[in-house]
Amino acid sequence: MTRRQERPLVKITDVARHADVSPSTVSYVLSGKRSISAATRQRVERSIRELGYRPHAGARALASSRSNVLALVMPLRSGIHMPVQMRFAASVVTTARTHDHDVLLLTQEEGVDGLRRVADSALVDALIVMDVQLDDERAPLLRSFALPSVLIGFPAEAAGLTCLDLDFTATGEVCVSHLAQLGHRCVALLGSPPEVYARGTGFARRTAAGFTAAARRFGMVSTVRACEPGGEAARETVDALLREHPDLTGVVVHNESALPPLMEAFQRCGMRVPEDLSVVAVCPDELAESAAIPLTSVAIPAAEVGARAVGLLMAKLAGRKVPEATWLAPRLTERASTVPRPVP
Amino acid sequence: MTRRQERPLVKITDVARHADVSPSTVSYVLSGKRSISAATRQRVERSIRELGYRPHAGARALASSRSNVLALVMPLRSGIHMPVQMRFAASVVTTARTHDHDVLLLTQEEGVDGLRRVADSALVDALIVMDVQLDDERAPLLRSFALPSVLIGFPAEAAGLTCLDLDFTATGEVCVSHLAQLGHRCVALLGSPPEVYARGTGFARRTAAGFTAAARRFGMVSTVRACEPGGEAARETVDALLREHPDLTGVVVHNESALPPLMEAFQRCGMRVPEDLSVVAVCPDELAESAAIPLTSVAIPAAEVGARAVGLLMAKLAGRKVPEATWLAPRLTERASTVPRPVP
DNA sequence: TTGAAAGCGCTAACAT
DNA sequence: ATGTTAGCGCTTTCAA
Repeated sequence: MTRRQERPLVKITDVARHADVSPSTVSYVLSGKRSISAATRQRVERSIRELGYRPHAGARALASSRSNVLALVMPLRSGIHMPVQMRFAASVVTTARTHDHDVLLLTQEEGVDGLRRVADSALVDALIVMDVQLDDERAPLLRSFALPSVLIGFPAEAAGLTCLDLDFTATGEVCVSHLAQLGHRCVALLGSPPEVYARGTGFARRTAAGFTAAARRFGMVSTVRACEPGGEAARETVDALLREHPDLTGVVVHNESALPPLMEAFQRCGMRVPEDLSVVAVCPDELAESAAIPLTSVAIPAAEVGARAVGLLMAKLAGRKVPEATWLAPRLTERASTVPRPVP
Repeated sequence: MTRRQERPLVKITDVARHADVSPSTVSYVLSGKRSISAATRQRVERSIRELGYRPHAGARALASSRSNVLALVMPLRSGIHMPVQMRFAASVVTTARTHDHDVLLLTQEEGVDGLRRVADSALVDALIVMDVQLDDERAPLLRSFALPSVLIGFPAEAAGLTCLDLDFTATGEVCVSHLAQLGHRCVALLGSPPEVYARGTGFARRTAAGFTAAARRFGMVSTVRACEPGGEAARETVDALLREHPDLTGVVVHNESALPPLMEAFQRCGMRVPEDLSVVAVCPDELAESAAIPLTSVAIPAAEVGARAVGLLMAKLAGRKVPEATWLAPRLTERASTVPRPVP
């Protein structure tokens, strides 16, 4: 058995004694909440370093009623593209660390009770809630909490909440607008799996709404359909789509998992991309870039969303006012998958 | 502005007064650390419910030196298949909740400092460390910690540590053995991206070692190569492979991200699966099942690994002895992608 | 079976 | 610019 380095726990009084100051001075050096002479600060910092002092998180939380921990509530359910979630989580953790906070991971499953639990026990100072539904039952709860929170996505009734998301309505519009400029007249949106629409996920519906509205404005023929993942489903979807719309020349795909099988299915049906069919994806840039045919796309800015969510929370914790709604503007990048409409 | 439900924080003394007992009795009802008469227990439980009491996490941590939080250190780097990580994380969180613990998410990037930080500050009671390298610098640190930890994966020197993983050596063997029984004589392993081997990731090397050893035992011709993700890379890999081994009839793919492009590349080279080429995958069952051709596979048991990791930690926290090494036995499921070797 | 009371290590109000 | 000290809310000895 290796010997355990059972460090006897250095406390603030040890540091104080070592630096020949009072405990409060050490505390203030650490928090910066009052001015300290340069000489004292240096002595204290030196003692902290030499003794390897680390404040006890629990004691600190008890005395200050701040845990310096954020809760991140993540979905781990089907129909959601995991890599996007992970990028988001990574960005939240990294940004939180930048503000001296840690991140507690909660699953969607714990639902309303989970939120109440971490809030009431003062385990966390603030909450980030992902995958918000239009009729999300957590929305009213969060509104009633004293704890600051940020929702990723917008419930139907968002007043009194701080919400943040890519502007999916504008995203749908931007995609259509791009295709319209290239001369396309008949377009389709291939979206999330049916269950995502069914459970009232705002982003899926908003993309569809933006897409349809813009297509109408441009006088285009347009159609929207949900899209299961998997090769089988992709082929069926594409078959049906081409049967009903033989003169289709442009599609928008808003479904990361279905993207590769859809691309394959198009080829099989004799629709070459981009010669016969222009494709715009809504997906992370990395995915669009590394596709067999690099895809024109609107990026899902997971890292930016994560960073901004934490930023909003920090502002709220500092007592600053923040805007209730933040819609991130879509950014379309042209790549190889979209070209002017082939002459008929 | 909505009125905040600024609940005035119910504390243990409030419950005690309400139930007409002492605070310690309430504490003991909650912890079960001493016997309480049925009558008292019921009164206390009722008061807890009526007042909506939730112990203050920080106060509890301070008084008991237990935070009831586990740290989960996750990789968020390239060459790792995100969905597997997420399943694992989900399983850790869910299992931890089962034992009344929460999970703090740390990124690999924080490295050794991150571990020291959460350990020294008593933020967490125990650690789960994923994506362990053969020469992982965190291994000696964890060995020296008083905090219990479990590593997912094995460093080169694992003595004195609690490690847990799928038995990848056996996995490589099982795959080869299955192909051997079907009469295949020339086989290849398509593995992780080169950088994964380069940084000394044990599981990639172990699969290769098991694969090669078993192939030798069966007197088969075998080859191993790293495999970048992406369609381009897949095609090149397959081209080169078939050029060098024209009589190849079986492959093992241990790389989730490369799986779809590889399957496509095989088709393009005129190798139909399974008629011309038998394929065994090492990947989550969901992925193997939902492929265009359902794949014979060895499952990556992410959920089981997560649950067992937490179980081991709970045992250690309870002062029980646990085995240092836990190798989960591989389980191969036959599906449509493997058949007897075509008669030459 | 239950209660009283001494801390756990830190912060922040109050002093100086 | 710094020190003193009273808690923060809970667990756990020690007593009864």
